[in-house]
Amino acid sequence: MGQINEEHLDMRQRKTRKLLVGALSELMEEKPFQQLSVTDICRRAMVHRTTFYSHFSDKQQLLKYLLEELENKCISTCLPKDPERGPREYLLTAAKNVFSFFAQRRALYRACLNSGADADVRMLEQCASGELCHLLSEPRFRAASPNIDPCVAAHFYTGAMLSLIRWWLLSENPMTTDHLLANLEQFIPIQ
Amino acid sequence: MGQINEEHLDMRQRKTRKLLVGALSELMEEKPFQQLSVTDICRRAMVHRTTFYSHFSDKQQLLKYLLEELENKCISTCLPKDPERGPREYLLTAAKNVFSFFAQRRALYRACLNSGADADVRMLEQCASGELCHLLSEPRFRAASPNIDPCVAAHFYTGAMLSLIRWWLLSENPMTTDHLLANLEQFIPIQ
DNA sequence: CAATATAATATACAAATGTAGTTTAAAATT
DNA sequence: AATTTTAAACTACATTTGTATATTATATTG
Repeated sequence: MGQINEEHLDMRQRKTRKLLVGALSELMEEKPFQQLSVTDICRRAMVHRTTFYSHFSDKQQLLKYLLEELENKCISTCLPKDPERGPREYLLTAAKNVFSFFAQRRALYRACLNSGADADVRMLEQCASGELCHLLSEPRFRAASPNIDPCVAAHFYTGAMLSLIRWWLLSENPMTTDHLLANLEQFIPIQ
Repeated sequence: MGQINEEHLDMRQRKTRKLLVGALSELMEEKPFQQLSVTDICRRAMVHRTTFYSHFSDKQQLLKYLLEELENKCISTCLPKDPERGPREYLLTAAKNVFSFFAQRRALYRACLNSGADADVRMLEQCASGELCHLLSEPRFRAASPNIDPCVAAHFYTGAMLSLIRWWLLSENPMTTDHLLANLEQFIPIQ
């Protein structure tokens, strides 16, 4: 899905993208995404506007790229590697890690959600759904809940999780993650 | 939330908005939202471009307005009115109704989801969460599941539902709603 | 190191955007 | 029906967008 392979990129290209991503991150803390022009971003990044367009077709694509970088990091750091866990423990551990991932980047994600053009924390949803679906398709999980379609379960739980995350990010006085997770446990019937 | 009150609007304004919404709906079946210009929309709607800007700040806002109209209809027609049901039956009935609502508008919603600027089936998520939270806060529901925070439950279930809907809308060969609902039943532990 | 490939910059331009200020037409009010 | 109010249309303009083309600078390769 949101796989970014930068290996093949020229040093100059990586530098340009880093500058553009950095400029966008900075500017989004200053004013809403919608009010930022490509011209603004390029001025801040000290990159020529035509160079911008040789990398991204518009500012939405740059934001998408920025979020994809975060998603890759989220997926690779938050999903438990331990193959011995059951689906329940797996889900709860993943949930805990993902919440703390978002908590660490609260300001940026809030800005993304508030920007009218909120280009996709949903990318993460698709990406995580894919991972989870793959996992839940394994025999040991199928055996535990034979009547549940792994794809349905995957989209159900990732959607639920990210809905809670969005709500939690936008809350002015968010509940503690412990409290949230304690509630969450009661919504997962599978073992 | 996504409340649109058109009562106070002049006849001329309602006409203009109707024309613009109609033009956008038509054009979105022809090419992706991203490739549509305000100029295109106004040409199709036979409305002057400056008039467009006196109603909406940009095309995203028009799309948002279009979706909000649908949300209002969805909320008012899909949520069960019968106050005697328990939360489980309530959730399942609502789910069934919402699925068929989206199924009837499959093409339009697919277009919205595919348009890079996917301005918010998520609005509906917030709106429905609010409704559901309000409902689950009622004493009869609290008594049934005293340890569950109604807000958490509301965001959990609406997020899960809408994630499934998005997945289902984007699938080329979607499973039947009956099959989906049969799976869904297994994810709702509360009675 | 020299040669080659390619990314960044520079310049220019047509189209679209967003916003003034003004005029005209059609609602609502008396 | 006449008056007032206000929305739509019109005109004009500065800015931004997206693209095409040519030139310069910098990685990469041999």
